[in-house]
Amino acid sequence: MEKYNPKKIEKKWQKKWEETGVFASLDKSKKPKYYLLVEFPYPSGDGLHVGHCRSYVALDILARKKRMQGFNVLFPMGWDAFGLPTENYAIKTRTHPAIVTRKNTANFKRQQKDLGLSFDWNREINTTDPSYYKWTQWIFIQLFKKGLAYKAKMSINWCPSCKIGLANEEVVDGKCERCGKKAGRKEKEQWLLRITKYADRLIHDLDKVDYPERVKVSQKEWIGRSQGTEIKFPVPVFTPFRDLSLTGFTTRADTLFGCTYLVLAPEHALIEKLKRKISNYKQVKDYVEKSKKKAEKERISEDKEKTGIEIKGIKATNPVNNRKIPIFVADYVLMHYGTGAIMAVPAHDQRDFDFAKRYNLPIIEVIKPKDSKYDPSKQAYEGEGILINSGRFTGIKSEQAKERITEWLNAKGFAKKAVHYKLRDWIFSRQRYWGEPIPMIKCEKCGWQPVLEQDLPIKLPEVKNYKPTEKGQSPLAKVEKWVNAECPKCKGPGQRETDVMPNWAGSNWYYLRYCDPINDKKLADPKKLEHWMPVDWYNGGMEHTTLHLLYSRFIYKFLRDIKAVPRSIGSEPYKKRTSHGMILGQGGIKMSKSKGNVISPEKVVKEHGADTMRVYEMFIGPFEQMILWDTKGVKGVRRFLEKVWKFQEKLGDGKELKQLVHKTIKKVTEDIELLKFNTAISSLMILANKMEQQKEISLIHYSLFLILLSPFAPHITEELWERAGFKGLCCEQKWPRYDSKLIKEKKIILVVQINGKVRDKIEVDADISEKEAEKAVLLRDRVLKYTEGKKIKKTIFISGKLINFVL
RNA sequence: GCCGAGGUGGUGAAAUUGGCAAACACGUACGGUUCAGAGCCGUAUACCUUACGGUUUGUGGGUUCAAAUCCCACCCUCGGCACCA
Repeated sequence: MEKYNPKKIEKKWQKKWEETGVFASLDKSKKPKYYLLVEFPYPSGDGLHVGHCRSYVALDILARKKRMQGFNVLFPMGWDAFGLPTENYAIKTRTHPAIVTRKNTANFKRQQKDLGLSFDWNREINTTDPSYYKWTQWIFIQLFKKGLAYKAKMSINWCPSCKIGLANEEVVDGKCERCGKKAGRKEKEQWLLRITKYADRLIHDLDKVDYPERVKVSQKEWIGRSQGTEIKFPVPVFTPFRDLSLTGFTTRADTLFGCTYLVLAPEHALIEKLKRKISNYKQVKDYVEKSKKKAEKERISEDKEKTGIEIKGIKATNPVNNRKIPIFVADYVLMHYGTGAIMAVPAHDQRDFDFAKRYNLPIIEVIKPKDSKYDPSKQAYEGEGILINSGRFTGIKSEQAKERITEWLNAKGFAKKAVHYKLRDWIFSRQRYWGEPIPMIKCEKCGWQPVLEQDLPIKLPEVKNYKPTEKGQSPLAKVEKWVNAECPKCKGPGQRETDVMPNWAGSNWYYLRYCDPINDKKLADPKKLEHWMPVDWYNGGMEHTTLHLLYSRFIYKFLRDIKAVPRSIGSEPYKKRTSHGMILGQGGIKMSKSKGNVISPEKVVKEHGADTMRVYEMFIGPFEQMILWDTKGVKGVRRFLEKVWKFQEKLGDGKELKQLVHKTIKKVTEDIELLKFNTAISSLMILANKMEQQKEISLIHYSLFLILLSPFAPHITEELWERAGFKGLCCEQKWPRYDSKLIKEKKIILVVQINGKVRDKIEVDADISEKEAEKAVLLRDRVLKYTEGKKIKKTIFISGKLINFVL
C-alpha cells in the first residue's frame, strides 16, 4: 500500500473538481435552492489567516452536505479589496494599489483552493472592479435622489497622522484605530447617509431573523431607541428674540419639578445667538473652544469629573412652576443626542447630581425612593416611585406622572412626545484614494448633482502620489483634469467630488451581486434575485455583527423600497447569522506578528495537508466559542486520517458495525446542522476506532463512512472512494439516511441506584418492565449488601435507564 | 456602571426536556514492535485510599428519590457598550 500523501492526492482532486464543475450553482434548477454566505475577505498582504479558514471550512462542510442532500447550493467568494492597508502599502512602495490588490487576491485565491473549498468560482466578484463599483456608485446616486445622502459641514474625528476623517467607531480610547496616534477634531464637509430614518425598521425586523440573541441585543443597543418628552423652556430676553426658548429631551418627565438648571452642549447654537446678552461671553467662549478640540471619545471617557460654566445674563423658566433657573454649558452634554440641551434634575440623575454638588446648585427631591437605605445627600435616586414636591402631581406614580405631566404641558404648548436614537447618520466620505469615487458633481448654479447614470462607473483616475494633501483632501483633488467636469444638469462648469466611499460601501450589497455577477444593465436581475435570495445562512466574524450587519440591512431595505430588489424576497437579506469564535495563539493571546505566534494555514497545509487542517480546525472546540490553537492537536487529527487511510487494506465482509454506522449517520447529520463539528468528528473517530478493531470492513459500511467524512476531509475520501472502485465522485453521492429501527438498542445497561447512589449496573433487555427489573436486580449481591434488613420505601424506575431504591 | 457569554481532569473539551460526570482527542506513564530512535499498536490516566470505600463540575445555600443541568445569593474570567438625558 502506498503511504498517505496528501500533497499528491489533494492537488489531483482539486483539479478534478474544477474540471468537472461539480460546485457550480445553477440559476435554474428543480432542486430547492440553498444560499450559503461567508464574509468575503479583505485581501491583505499577509495571506489567509486561520480565522478565515474557520469560517470558510465550516460553511464548506455545510455546502457539501447540502449538495449531497439534493440542494442547489450557492456558495460564492469574492474580494472586499478597497481599503487603507493596501493604500498605505502603495504609498510606501509607490506601487499602484490595483497591482497590490491583484497580487494579494491571487494569493488568497490560491490558498483557498489549496484548502479544497467548494466555492463557485464563476461568481467571483471584486469591489475594486469598475464593473462592480459602478453599482456601488449607482446605489449612492439613488440614496441621493431619495434625500438619504446629504452633505453637511460637521466637526469630525480627525487623525492628524493618517490625515483622514474617522468614524466614531474608528476612534478607540481617543486614538486612531489604525495608527494608534491621538485623534483630534476638524470641521469638514462630509457626505452622510440617513440611516436614522430606518432605525425603527431595523429594530422591528430583528424579530423576523434567526440571529444569536447577543447579536440582536447589540444591534438594538447600537440603535439605542428611547422614548420621552421634549420640553420647551422659555428664555425671556428682550428684543429681537421675543419668544426664545430652549428645548430639552428627557425620558423622565415625572421629575420635572426637580429640575433646578439647564445645561447646553458646547456646540449649542443658542450661545452664539445670545452672544450679546451673555455677560461672561468671553469665559464661555473659552470653555467652548477648549472642549471642541478634544476628540469625541476623549471628551466622553475622560474621568468622571464634570466641568462646565454658567452662562450669565440669561435665565430659563421651568414651565411646570415658572421658576427661573440658571443655564450652564458643559461638555458632558452631547450636541448630537436629543436636542443638545438637558434639564438637570440632580436629585434623580447621578450625572446632574455630581455637577450640582460641584457647583453648589440646589437639589430638590421629587420622587420618594422605594429603598429606605438610600441617602439623598450621597447620591441621586434614579429609580421610580411616588412623586413628592410636585404640585398637583404629588402622590402619583412615576409611570403615570410621565404621561400626565407631558399631556398637561402639551396642552399649554410646552411639551411633546418624542423619540431619539443613539444611532447617528453614517459618515460616508473618506479623503483618500483607494475607494469608490463618490459620483457627484458640484455646480455653482445647480449645487450638488449626481452624475448621469449612463456615465457610470466614474473610474478612479491615475495619480502619481497616493498621499492625501496637506489640507486633508483626497489625492484626487490634485488631478485637475478629472476634477473639472460639466454639470450634468446645466452643462456648465462643475467640479467632481474628490472624496471616496468608506470600506463598508462595497460590502453593503455584495451578496446580491453573487446572484448575478456580470450584469451590465442592473445591479442584479430580479428573476435571479428571486431565485436565490434571501441568504439562508451567513457566517462571519463577531466583530462585524453590529456595524456591517446593520449597514447592509439598511442598504438592503432601501434597495427594496426603491424596487431595485424585488419585494417578494422579504424585508431582511439574511435569514440566519452565525459567528465563529476567534482563534488565539499559543498561550491564549491574540495572534499577531509582533508576538510571533501567528499560525499560517498555508504552512499547516504544506506540512499535513488540507484535510488535516480542515478537520483540526473543526475538531478543536465549539464553533462559536473562542479557542486556542494547539500544534500538538494537529498531529492527533493527522493520526486519525492515517488510520482511515489504512482501512483500504481490509475491505471485505464484516457485518458487526451496522448499528454503530447508523448511529453515526444520525449524529453527523444532526451535528453539522447545529455547527457542532467537534462532536460530529468525535463520533466519526469512534466509528473509525471500532472499524480498526475489525478484521474486515464491509464495503457498504466503508462507503457510508467515507460519505460521512467527505464534507470534513474531501480529498482523502475522494481518493479512497476511487481506490475502492466505487462509482462517480464521492462528493456527488447521496447523503445517507439512518434507519431509526436499527438505532434502537436491544440490550441496555440498567443503572442501579440505592438512595441516589450508583451501586450496580446490569445488562437487561431494553424494554424491561419495572417489575422484571426489580426482580432481576434485588437478588444481586452488590444490591443485597445495601438492602439487607432494610425496607424499601419507594422505587423509581426510568425505562431504559435506571432504577433507584429509596430505603 | 450596564448588557451578553462563560467557569467541568495536567490540556482542548463531552454530557442541558434533571437520570452512569469526564465521550473524543492531546499530554503523560508503562508495555509491545525495533540494534536504536521515529512511527505504530496495547494498557492505564479526575482526586484521596494498599484496599473496602469516599470525594469531585467557581463558592455557599435551596428544590428533588436523583442536580454540571432547575431556583436564590455571591465570587471570578472573557467580550461588548459606556456621561445617550
